[in-house]
Amino acid sequence: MQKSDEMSNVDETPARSRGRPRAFDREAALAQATRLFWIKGFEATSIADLTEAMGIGSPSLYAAFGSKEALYAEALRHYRDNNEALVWAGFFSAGTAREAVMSFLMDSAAALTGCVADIPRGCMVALSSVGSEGHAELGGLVRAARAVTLDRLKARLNQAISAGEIPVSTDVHALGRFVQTIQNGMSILARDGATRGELEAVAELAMLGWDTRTGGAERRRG
Amino acid sequence: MQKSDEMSNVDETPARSRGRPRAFDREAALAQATRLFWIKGFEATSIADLTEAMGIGSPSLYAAFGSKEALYAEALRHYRDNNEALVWAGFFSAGTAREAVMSFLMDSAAALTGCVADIPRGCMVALSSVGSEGHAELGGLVRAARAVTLDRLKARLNQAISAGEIPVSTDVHALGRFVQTIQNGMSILARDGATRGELEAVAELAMLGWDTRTGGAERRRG
DNA sequence: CTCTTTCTGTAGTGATCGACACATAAATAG
DNA sequence: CTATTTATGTGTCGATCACTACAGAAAGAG
Repeated sequence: MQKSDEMSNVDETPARSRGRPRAFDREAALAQATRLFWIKGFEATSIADLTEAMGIGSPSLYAAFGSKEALYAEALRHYRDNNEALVWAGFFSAGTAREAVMSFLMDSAAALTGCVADIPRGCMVALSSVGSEGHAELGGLVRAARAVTLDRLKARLNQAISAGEIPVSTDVHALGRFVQTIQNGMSILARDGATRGELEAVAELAMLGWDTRTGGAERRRG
Repeated sequence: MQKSDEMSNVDETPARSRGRPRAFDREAALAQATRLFWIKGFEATSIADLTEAMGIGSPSLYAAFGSKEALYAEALRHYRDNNEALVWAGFFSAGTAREAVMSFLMDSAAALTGCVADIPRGCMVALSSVGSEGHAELGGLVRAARAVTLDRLKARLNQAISAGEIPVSTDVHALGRFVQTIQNGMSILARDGATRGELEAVAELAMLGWDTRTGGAERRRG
């Protein structure tokens, strides 16, 4: 059964196509494109900007990526694959929801200010204004990417409720929105030049009321 | 001395120019341009979009505003003049810094979701990505506009320290950055469709730790 | 070798970009 | 009235936009 298939090569590495081989590293070029979209945004980045940064001609770009929109979609994927861990690794390895959220915000403070790698300031997804109008498909992609953050935060908080770490009366959705708001706001401050220390101080302030916030709503009024 | 000046008319209302009068309301046209820049951003808004929304021809636009960049600068001013009060009125009339910040965040939750007037979602200044590259002058304008928020927050907090409302050990800069982060983050959530209620819940959560945060830094470590 | 396939560089597609020339229209100044 | 001044509408400028036709180059298949 594993022998009868003779066209084989269903590997993700296409073994080598047939004609003239590509003269550039597709992933490296995609990395440059991602960096450019990250810094300038979709609308403000032209094909000429991209081909120059990627070191290829426009026909090669279109042959390899299809269109500007498709390239942006791939850049989003590349961004996630290469930068997600900077912000989520500590979150997923933390023992408590409190430590997870603290890690998430502190690591965001470091990553968004370009302190852990040679990357632009701010989050490419948070600062993307593609969803404005005209590019509905990309707008949906970016909005979906932003929604993932809330989903993960809420999932971790629900897990903490099941584990008895925080009371069942905790408003998981509101608390998730709160943390999401903090991180999104950090991106704008980072783009404006806020330092890692300033954002870490914001993260600490956000965590200061943690026990108050996870203590339920009965003390909010009065 | 007040009679010798015979060319007079130094009033800000130019009494009426001389040639053919303008056929459109400059402020109304500016309001439409502001709305368009607000929704789509600077780069994604074309002169054709603007002339259509403003109901004028491009020569009239250039005669009245000079250039696309100058129009955007005027749109920023129009935005501030017409929308600042929605978010800052309660802040400046509040008796305590706590109430001021609470009003600021709650009013932001309402304004940023378009609940107090027929206005686009999110803050035009916070969501503007003009400062990215290529338009240095406008980038400086937008960044300066964003800095005003922090200045006002810090001024009010310092005032609260002088009044004895909050302890002198309060880290005014960090607390100001924190509130600024919350409001900036709210704009992104609002643009993604978050409701007024969700943002108000975020504002309440942000205020919950107020007394902890204004209690000084001596309990942060340990 | 030749044939086919795929990529690369040159050059250029129509469309749209921001901005403006020009003639005309509508007002005031004299 | 004429002269001057300013705004408007038509039409269009060169530049740039995203995108591609085309021919040559570089690989495998036969």
